[in-house]
Amino acid sequence: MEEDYNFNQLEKKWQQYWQENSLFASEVDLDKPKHYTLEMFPYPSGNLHMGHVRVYSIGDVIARFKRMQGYNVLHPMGWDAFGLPAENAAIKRGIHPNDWTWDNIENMKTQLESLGISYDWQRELATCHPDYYKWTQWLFLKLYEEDLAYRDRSTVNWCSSCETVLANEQVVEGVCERCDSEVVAKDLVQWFFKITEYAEDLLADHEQLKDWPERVKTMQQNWIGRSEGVEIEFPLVDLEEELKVYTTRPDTIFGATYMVLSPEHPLVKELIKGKEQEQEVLDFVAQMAEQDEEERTSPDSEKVGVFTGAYAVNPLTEEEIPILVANYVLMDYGTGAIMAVPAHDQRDFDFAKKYDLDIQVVVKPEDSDLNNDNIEEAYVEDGIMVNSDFLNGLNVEAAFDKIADYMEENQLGTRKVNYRLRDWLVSRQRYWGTPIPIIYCAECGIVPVPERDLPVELPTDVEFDGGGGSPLEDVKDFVETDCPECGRAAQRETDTMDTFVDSSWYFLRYADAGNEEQIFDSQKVNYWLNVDQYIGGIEHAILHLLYARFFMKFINDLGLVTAEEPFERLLAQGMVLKDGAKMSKSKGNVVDPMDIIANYGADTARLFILFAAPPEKDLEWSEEGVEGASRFLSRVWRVAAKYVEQIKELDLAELELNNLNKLEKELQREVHQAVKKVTEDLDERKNFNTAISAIMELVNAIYSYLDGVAEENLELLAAAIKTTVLLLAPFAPHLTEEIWSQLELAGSVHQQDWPDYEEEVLQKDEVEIVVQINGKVRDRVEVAADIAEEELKEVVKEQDKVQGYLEDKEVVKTIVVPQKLVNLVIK
RNA sequence: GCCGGGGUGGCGGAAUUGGCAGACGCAUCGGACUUAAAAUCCGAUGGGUCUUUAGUACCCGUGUCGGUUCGAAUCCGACCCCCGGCACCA
Repeated sequence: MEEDYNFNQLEKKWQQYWQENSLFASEVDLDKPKHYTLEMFPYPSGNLHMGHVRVYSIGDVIARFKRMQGYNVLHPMGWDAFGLPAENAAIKRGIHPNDWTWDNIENMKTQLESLGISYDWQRELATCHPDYYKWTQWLFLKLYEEDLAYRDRSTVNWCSSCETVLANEQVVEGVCERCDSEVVAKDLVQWFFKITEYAEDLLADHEQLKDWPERVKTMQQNWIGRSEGVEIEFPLVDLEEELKVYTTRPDTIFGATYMVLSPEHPLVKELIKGKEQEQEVLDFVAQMAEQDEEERTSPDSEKVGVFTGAYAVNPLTEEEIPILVANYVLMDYGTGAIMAVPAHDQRDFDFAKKYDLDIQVVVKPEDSDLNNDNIEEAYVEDGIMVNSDFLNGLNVEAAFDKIADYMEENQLGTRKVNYRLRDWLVSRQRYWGTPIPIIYCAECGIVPVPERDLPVELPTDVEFDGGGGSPLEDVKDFVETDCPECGRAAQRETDTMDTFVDSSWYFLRYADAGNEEQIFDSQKVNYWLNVDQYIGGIEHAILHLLYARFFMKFINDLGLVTAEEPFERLLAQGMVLKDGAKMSKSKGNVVDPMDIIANYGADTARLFILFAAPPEKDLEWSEEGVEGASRFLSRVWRVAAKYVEQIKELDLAELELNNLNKLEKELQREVHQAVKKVTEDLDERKNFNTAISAIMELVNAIYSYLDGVAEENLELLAAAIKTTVLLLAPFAPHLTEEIWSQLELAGSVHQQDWPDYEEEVLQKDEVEIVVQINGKVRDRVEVAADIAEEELKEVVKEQDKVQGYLEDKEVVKTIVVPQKLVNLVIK
């Protein structure tokens, strides 16, 4: 065995070996427990970055570990290959998006292979391939059949730079999440998926997701934004109509002193007709319409409004109250109108003060007096109902139930659950995406493309001039078609789908990637799904993960899969930072993974990135840390190299480890200790950093044993080295494979059984007991591990040091924690 | 404002059930090997005190203040700070 580990040559050798022997291919096997490990597939930008290295290293450790534990492991990889960068490359550099994408895939695949990740490449897929997007289109048709895909005119977010519509989720602080350009409002007809239909399930089923990070679930909960309230109808004074409002505080209705409509509310025009306020209100509405989206909806904007001249009747007090139009009420939440209770809502309070509207207190704190004259800000806490007729004396919660019941009985209103979540806008005016399989016929209207005609293929002969609108609009052969129903000339939809649609179901396709007859075979999918461990960036906490859950629920409703949730466990890994900031070209702090692999090898890169921080935390890149990881692997290599000749003579399967002396027993205990620790860290805690430190401790123990003995026990050493190699195999797959083969052990190290440990061996003969006096550590004693409690107390009290403390004192209490500690409480 | 996560040496981090705070790694320092250096191996390394003993000694120490407990990084209360999500959502 060479003295130095030649990673460049050996890593390539083993990568080739694994591939040639299809070591990581997977098939359905009902006799074995399955494990599906999945990392979020990458967008093929062309180059692997450190974030990729981190996520795929994590996944690979889990996949390799599970395989060694005897699971039938599915660990696939593919490409989230539709998207804007491909199109931008076409516009800028004249490369066709198709060529650009497939070149990038090829390049990135080579890079991924050089990391030594144990993928089953047979199942590779790319969302831009017709064999894949055929089924994305098929799902669109199913959604359409179930009325979950629909077309609607609406005010949408339009990115002026990307020249396409964005989903709400893709607008971050008023700018496009991709290109940071300003997002403007535009009125367009667009395709939507009715994700709101599943709002309740998406929220409720978080309950099932016990192994999801709390923060991800919270983000989704915030996003879905469920609230419980009552929809109440207020009769209008001048019109034979009711004004419907939504409130979460029906208990405060006796304090409702005015109403507010959103400027966009359809009733505004009717209400002001012929009134002296008409022109003033129209001017106000026009002014609001000109405001940009952010200013219009920001809580920081000043609340402004005008009186309409109209009145509504508070159905409980039967008083006439004024109706205003104001900017602080939004059309797209609830009913676009509110009952204002200034005494108990800060926004209403501010507005009422400004425009001198009535304030009526209806809830007062239990221990102080609050009334219309001394109120200085809205009182929103729980309290006692006052000035509220039959609600008086109740607390807020009881009042809510009583008034809600009363309203439902008297048909004044109904309980209603509202969500902040909007339907998912999926159409994009771009070329490089899945075409929406819809045809517009002058006679038949909207006609879905028949399933037999799928896929609707993207034409390749397209002009990319960077101008507005979809490039597909100019492709005659694509647009012009016949109506599938009446046969007359008709036009194809030229919008493509949001790429989040493509990635909402890919984890299902992996289970049966090559299927040409159907989207997948349900038996195969039901064997593999759900994904046992999903790993990816926290930036997908809302968008991708919510959409994928929505699709899973929909596909479950179609009866194609039994699981209701796609991802059993989720690991949201942190970012890779350099100098405290995310690596980016503009900051000039990018470390290229390929350089690290070239200089230190893939095993070192993987080990460092897993060791430097727990997976869910951000990780600071450190060249010294990489050196440390490399040093550790060399340390493992050296000790193996030194003893390989002697060890391989031994029959490693039949090691006899009897009559060990004290030092030997200590090393044996360390071996078992490491097995226990690494197993638990990988299985339950997913703490790779502490698992690696446990292996380091084992290696340190081997060195320190060798340093301390005159003559090594070769059998024990063989067992220790062999176990080290097995434990390290998921982290450093190449180096361990090479040592394994040098030891002339059969098969691949990655096909071995994961080592076991024995509790019996973990048990020390002698243990160190910490002696505390009044909770402070004062001494330590070595005693037999199985010492009786009474005897231990005696031994402790006999210690010289303890005696010193006991002088003139009385022991009032003695606490014994077996094998750990004795605490004497003295007075 | 609401919700969630977090705050531990010079640095990354560990402490899993309330029981030795600082595992492991980095950095630094010392020693061995070497003509020398690198590499490697061995060792030290939270802060402080010492006017008998430099230790097997003592004091302090996990954002701050208080509490519970024989014992608190860990539990409870109040507060400060950092990160993330949501936000005129009625």
